[in-house]
Amino acid sequence: MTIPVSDCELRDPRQKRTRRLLQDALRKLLQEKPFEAILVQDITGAATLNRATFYDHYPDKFALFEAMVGGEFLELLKKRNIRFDGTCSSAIEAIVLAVCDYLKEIHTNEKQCANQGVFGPMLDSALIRAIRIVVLEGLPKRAGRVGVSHHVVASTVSWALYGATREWFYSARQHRTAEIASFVASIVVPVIEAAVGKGQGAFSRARRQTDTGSEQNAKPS
Amino acid sequence: MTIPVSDCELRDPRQKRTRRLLQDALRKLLQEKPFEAILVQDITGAATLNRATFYDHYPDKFALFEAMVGGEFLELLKKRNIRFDGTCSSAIEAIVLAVCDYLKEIHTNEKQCANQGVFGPMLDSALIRAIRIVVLEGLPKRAGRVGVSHHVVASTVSWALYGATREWFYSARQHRTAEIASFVASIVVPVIEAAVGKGQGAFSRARRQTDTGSEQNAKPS
DNA sequence: CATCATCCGTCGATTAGACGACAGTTGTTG
DNA sequence: CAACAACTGTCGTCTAATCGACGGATGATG
Repeated sequence: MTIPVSDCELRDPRQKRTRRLLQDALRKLLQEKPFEAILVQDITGAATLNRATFYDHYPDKFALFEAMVGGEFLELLKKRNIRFDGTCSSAIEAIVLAVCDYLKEIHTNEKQCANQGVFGPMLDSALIRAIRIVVLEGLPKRAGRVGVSHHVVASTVSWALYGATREWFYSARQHRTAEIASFVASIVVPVIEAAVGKGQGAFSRARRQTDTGSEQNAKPS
Repeated sequence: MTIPVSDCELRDPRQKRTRRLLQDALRKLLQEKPFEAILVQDITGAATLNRATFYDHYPDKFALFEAMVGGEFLELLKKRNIRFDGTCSSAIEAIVLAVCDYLKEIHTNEKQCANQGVFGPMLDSALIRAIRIVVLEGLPKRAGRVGVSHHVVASTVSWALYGATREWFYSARQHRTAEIASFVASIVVPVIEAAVGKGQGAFSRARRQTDTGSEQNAKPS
């Protein structure tokens, strides 16, 4: 319990419930106050948890936010049966669309502005991490160019994908998500091909939904 | 923890949360299945709790149901600032109206029929107990006739009030609640006057909302 | 009838959450 | 500057929730 492991699948149902309560509480509070104005004790109060218990799961409220956003986004991908197993641009487009939809939803629910305060950067960081996880899961299936770590490739792809998507999304083109997706894919696919080789892999929409845990959890410490 | 006390105000937040989770789970399940078809493990599953934990709080699912209904009803009274401090018929009418509204809500949300199975009798029993609590809280403020226990008076009043209300409510007069309330009050008020003396007390709508705990909890064991 | 399955209610041992207190940090106020 | 208030992050102790297992009750099936 004193170990804030980053484990994705927690064994003890009390821990799952606690993290769910904390994330639900933060989600609710974000509809009322800006992130900066939310205290740890506000979160634990709304979650009907003790303040000390918070620190058994997350080092600070930033980690909780990241876990919440990452978890929500990966859940969205799971619902849409989006999974990585290659480099096909259709899967890239699906991820981009998911990012656009998630950003749209965030900015209608939360009364936060992405262009001021810590909210925007934190959101970016959390989403990039989540995208990186998805990309990393798909990469090891293909042999990459020697000397290029999968981690580096995954990071590059996730940053490029999100950076391009974000730029388009916030440039008053929120309504033309299909156009964004197609453009971003045309930029990102070459990045992947350059790193892992061309014409071998393919992104694809997953055929069947399997019981793959996709919860996003606390930082390792 | 091995003591399933009937305490209304639990000290440990874990216990409050646990009982809230159990009641929320039962409420949700009642919208899907009849009460008889709901297992204890269904409830604890939906509540993300261990089955053994259920028995630390309630002796069986009937007790949980009673606590849930009682708690909901007392909460409704609290929201409407209804409190007992005498025998005025306006407060009687307010309680009757609350009963009617609660019954109406129950039968729109839960897909249970009050005329078959154990649901109806359990609902009756739970509501009478809740009404009895409210009545009992108001009675001791007046000196009653010697030899007549407040508990007996409270029981008599609560059964009479609920019995009359229930009879009218289920006789296809659900839409004329004001009429029901006025009639029931005319029957019940004499009962009270006969027991505690006439013309002394008065029911009244409470002036201000105070922080009186009103949670309904497990049976004493 | 015996067998099997399901659910109930209970128990002891383990683990996570509650609690109160603590020092450290920040910002305000006189 | 000192004093104060508010919030953070941590620690040790106590307690409630989890887990697995148990026997007993019930009902369906051969």
